[in-house]
This record gives sequence, C-alpha cells and structure tokens, in this order.
Amino acid sequence: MAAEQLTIGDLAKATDTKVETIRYYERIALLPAPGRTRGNYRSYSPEQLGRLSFIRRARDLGFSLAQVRELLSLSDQRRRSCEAVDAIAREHLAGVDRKIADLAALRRELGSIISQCGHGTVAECRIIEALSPIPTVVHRKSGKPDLRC
Amino acid sequence: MAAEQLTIGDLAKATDTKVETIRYYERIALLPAPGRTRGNYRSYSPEQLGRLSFIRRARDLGFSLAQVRELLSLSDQRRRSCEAVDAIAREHLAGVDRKIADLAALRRELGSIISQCGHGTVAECRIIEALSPIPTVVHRKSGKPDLRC
DNA sequence: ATTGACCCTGTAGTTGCTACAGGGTCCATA
DNA sequence: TATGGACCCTGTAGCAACTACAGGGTCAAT
Repeated sequence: MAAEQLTIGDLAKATDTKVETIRYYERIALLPAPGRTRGNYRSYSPEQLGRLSFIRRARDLGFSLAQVRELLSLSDQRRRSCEAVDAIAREHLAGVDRKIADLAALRRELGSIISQCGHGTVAECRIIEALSPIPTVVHRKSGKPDLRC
Repeated sequence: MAAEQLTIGDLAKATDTKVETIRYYERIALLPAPGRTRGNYRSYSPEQLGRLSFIRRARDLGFSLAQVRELLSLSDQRRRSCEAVDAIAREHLAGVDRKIADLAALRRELGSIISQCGHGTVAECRIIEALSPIPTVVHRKSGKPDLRC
C-alpha cells in the first residue's frame, strides 16, 4: 500500500471503530467508497480519516447519524454562516437536558421504591408491589369497559 | 365476550400500550397466549391486565425486557426472599446513575463547544472545529488520536 | 509452502417496538 | 337485510446503529 494510504484496519485503530462499522458507514453513504488496491482492499486517504474522526466524535457526543450527516454537509459549505450548525448543536443540547431531567426523575422514583424493600419474601416485596398498579375495571352498560390505573 | 373478559383493545387502552405491542409481548412469550372467542379474537382475563400493567410500569422505569422477564418470574415465586428482586432494581439504579453522569459530562462538553461559536462562517466555526480532531496519521501501534477539543 | 493476520462480500441478528397489507368479525343503524 | 365503520386477525418488513458470523481471498514472514 502506498505511503499515505491506510487500510481499513488502520482507520479502525486510529478512530477506535470496528472495521464492520466503517464498512457500514460506507454502505449508508456517510463515508465515500474509497479506492481499492490490486488485491481489492479498501485504501483510505488521510482526508477520509479526518471525516471518520468527525463522525465518531459527533457520535460520541450523542449526535444521531442523521444529525452527523447534516453537520457533514454543512461543514463542506465553508463560506456559509454557521447558524445552522449552531442550531443543530443547540437542539441536541436541549435533547440532552431533557434526557437528564427524565433520568433524574426516574432515579428518584426508583430510589424510593428500592428504599421500601423490607428484604422479606417476594409476597411482601414493596418493589414488586410498586410495579403492580392494579387497574380498575369498570364495565359500563352502554359501551366498552372503562379501565384505568 | 364474557363479563370479565377483555379484548386486546381494552387492554391497550387500560395500559396505554399499542395493540401491536401487546401482540409482540405475546410473541416473545412475555405474556401468555390468551384464550380466543368464537371469532378468533384474543380474550383476556383481569389477571393478564395486571401482568401487562406490571410490564409497562417496569418498562417506564427503564427496565429492559430481559429484566422484566426476570422480575416477572421472581414475582411468581411468592415465598422466596426478595433479595434477587432488590438486586435487579439496585443494578438498574446503578445503571441509571452511570447514564446520568455520562450525560452530565456530555452536557458540559457540548455547552462549552456551543459557547465558542462566533456565529461567523462555517470556515471559522468552532463547533465544526471541535468536532474535527485531526488524528495523527501513519500506522501507530498503541493509543488513539487525541480527540479532545 | 505454510502459517496467521488481515481483508472481502453477504446475510442475519440485536432491542423494543411500529407500520403496513390484506383480509375477517361484530354490531348498530337505514 | 344490507351496509358501514370500528375493531380484530396473521404475516412481514422497517426503524437506529451497529455487530457477528460464514465462507472465502490476500499478504508478509518464516
């Protein structure tokens, strides 16, 4: 392989990505199909390494592949205002904030359920109990049963 | 349909679950196959409603289907100690804590990247820059490129 | 010549649903 | 009695974002 060129394994090591994942990115056209060697091995330029690093970094930060795709296409239009880039990042940040809030609420509830466990038998277990809301079943004369927790 | 029996739609409404999801739970044997009416409609007992409620509540609390399966099988052994139940719940709680910590770290990093955006052109955009660590090329044996901004 | 590490394609699995397509059933109303 | 609409049935395929083979080919060193 020529001096500057890299195998898929090199790329994988450099970016801490599985070889299969790189081929997957190629299949979904996130990475352009690289050249091939005489033996039909993929042969990457350093530029492709940069592109893959970008993708992996964005993925590590929790951007979806759709967002990554958009960021990549924006980053190619160097003279444009970076407003759209900023918007994507802010939107993602808001999503992360929502997720944190949701998990915090969940954590509180889970913690309180666990704290009630008296370590007795399953029959008396408060955890199981807390997970078993019994919905009331009300059969109405003129229609479908009305059921709620 | 007999007095106490419920259709799949009743169950869906009562537990805020899609009909397809209930059939999916049956397919993966999380719910037992119910009886059928003459017209081949699924016919559920209130007991099945309780089981589905349990599943949905646990899912809402972030337990995986594998964990739900385990909790369900434990909850059937009423005379056992609830140690195992407690362990699953605690393990899940620890997982939630890890996720919160990860997201908080991500949030900090994302926030700092965004704050550096000068709102100029894409060429000068710090967000894109922060996402584009240029890895050192060539065949390295150990370590990966420094992907920090 | 042989080994072993690497590469190739293609397909199927993962998790937890969700969305049809193409039919059948049930019941109230005209 | 016919018909319309709401509900139900099975089966299959799709989503994200990979991951894991199977069954082979290539390459460099010994």
